[in-house]
Amino acid sequence: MDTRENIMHVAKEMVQSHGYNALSFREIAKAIGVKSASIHYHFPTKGHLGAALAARYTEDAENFLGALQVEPAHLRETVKSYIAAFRAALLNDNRMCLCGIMVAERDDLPDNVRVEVDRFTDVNVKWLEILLRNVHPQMPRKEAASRALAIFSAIEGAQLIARGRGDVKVFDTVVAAYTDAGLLP
Amino acid sequence: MDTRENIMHVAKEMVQSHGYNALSFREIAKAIGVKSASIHYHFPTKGHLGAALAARYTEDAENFLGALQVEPAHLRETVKSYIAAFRAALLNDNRMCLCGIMVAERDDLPDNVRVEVDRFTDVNVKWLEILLRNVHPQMPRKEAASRALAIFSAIEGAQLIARGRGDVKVFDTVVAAYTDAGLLP
DNA sequence: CAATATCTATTTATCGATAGATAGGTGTGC
DNA sequence: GCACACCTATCTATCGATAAATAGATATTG
Repeated sequence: MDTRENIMHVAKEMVQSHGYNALSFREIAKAIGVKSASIHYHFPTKGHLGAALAARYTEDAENFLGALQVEPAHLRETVKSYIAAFRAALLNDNRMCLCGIMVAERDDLPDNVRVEVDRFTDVNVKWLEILLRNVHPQMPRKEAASRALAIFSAIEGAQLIARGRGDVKVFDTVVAAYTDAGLLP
Repeated sequence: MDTRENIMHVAKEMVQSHGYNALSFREIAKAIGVKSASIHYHFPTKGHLGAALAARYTEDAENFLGALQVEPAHLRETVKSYIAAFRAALLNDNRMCLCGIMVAERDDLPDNVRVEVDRFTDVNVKWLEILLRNVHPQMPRKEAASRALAIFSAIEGAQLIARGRGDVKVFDTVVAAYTDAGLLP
């Protein structure tokens, strides 16, 4: 039906599985039953497509995070929901965070794609910072920023390693260890 | 001089910068001043080269870790050295752990390459486990295993995110936060 | 209302670049 | 003279990208 949406849907999953470099117009076309030239009608270049994917991914994250409660009373559940979002990618055929996998290829990304990928990190870290400051009102701004960055890094790392093992249980184990150690609130 | 060594040297750095997929026989050849066909003389296929790279990388890690003191008395320095090894990759032109970046492409790796990449994680986690058990003799084996996996995941994640930012300071900040939170011993 | 024009979405066919891989020749040193 | 190391030349496959044609919907105009 909506070819443009179909393209974005399969392209997103392909990047999450194989990275931006391995994303092929011909493979996308085959998957949705059109010719590769049609992809160029909707996305002039591969860079346009990559940037659109990353932009939407970040927007979705913004919406998801915006809907979560950041009050201390809901902390437990909120953290659980946040972690579950990253866990879901692994459950979905051992995929990775779109921006996490693209960071690994950052030097080969078109500029506009890299900008959008960076924004995903920003959005996540900023949100975590707010969460931390709500839970620990006395925490200095700088410390909250460092801690937020550390939490995000740790979760991305857990996803990367768990994916390498092809086992969601690895992700769960690592997250549990993060919590035990006191890294996660 | 030693073409085989030259190939492995530049190939290693290319993978650390751009990933396995982007590794090109022609680029390697150009970099060391031979023709691409010569690479095939030393490494029949790209898979052979990739496996050799990952195998040596893991061997080097084994040797490096084997030379570190794991007694509690040297804990501080040992942890510092371990972290510094990952930090060094970032300092070296914003590169990543060879196996860390390859994990992101795991689904597209030849089987023998993937096996070697997995071994790097094993070696690191096993060593961290021994370190933890030495420092905390009372720690249950299972807990040490989880904690070791968490530390490794967190460090790989810190490297990934810091690389995305193109800033070693991000790595340092995150590692400091890990230590503050009590994740690192 | 009908004829014409334009726009949208897609196709076919092809381009140049680059990928890994291979067959067979060349030179060098033991 | 033969094994090693490298070369030239080439093959097939795939990549992103583009030009030109087309079918169908929509809008414009006489």
